[in-house]
Amino acid sequence: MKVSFYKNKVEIRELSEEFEPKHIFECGQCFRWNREEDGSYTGVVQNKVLNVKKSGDLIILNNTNKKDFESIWIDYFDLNRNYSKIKTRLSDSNLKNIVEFGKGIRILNQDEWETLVSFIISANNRILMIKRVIYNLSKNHGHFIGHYRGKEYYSFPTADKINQLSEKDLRLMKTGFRAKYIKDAAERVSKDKEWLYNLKDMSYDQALEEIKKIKGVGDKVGNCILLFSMKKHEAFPVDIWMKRIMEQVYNINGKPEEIRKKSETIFGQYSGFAQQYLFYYASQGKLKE
DNA sequence: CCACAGGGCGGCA
DNA sequence: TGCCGCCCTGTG
Repeated sequence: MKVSFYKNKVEIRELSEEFEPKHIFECGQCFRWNREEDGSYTGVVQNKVLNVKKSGDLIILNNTNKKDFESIWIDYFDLNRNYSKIKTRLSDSNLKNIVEFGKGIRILNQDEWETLVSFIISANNRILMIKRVIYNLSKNHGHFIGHYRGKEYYSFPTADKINQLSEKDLRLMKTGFRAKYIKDAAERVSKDKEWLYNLKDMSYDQALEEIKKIKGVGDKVGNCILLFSMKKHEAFPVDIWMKRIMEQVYNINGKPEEIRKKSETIFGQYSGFAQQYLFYYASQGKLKE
């Protein structure tokens, strides 16, 4: 990986095969990135607005600088991890095509609080709706960051801010029955932020048990939070798409917990990465029947 | 108008 | 412990 810095832009070379914006932003791990007309993606991370474009072998981060690249983007885009090695390890006869299909996927390291709320919202919900609810929350209760390409961008509201809202306020954001779960999370986290931010130091099992104490967080949502914001790569979220693809590829069917257990024996420490390639493949309409 | 998609909770065996 | 009805919103 070679990086060049400009006034308001960072360019990355020699990472082409392991970085594909469409794969990264549309594999179900994040909800705040949107495709622009030129095929680039614009999103909000913390209080920054970033645009990501791939042009041939060049990856261009627009609207940013060297300081933010080093302090935010290296970790956020997991740039120090060797995805080539992971893909080689996962490319057995069953997974070869599936890994190839999503070869530019990287697992983002997102904020714990935003990820917690985002995946509570994801319960029994579709991606388009989840994105809409998160946008509503940010626009109405986050703070204004700035304009980019003529659009307004807002940060995700803090736990303290959401804790001041009523269940009715939250329902106005179209959270539906999840409003009381979000309130529960905000109350817990605003009272004790250390609790949430220290979960990453626990084992996978311990952290999952802890995060499930929040109402609205069960096995699937909990595994998503651990994988997408706490670097727990043993995590293997099983939703309806994962059930379908695991049955098709490995002839495994059963309860989510049973499927997760089997994933551990097949993929080991790479379960979370395998889950992303499988989910992306299934969700992009590549399932049979 | 109705059917359906999509995780977790809570009540009831 | 396991099962099942229900929660909410948008789309077809």
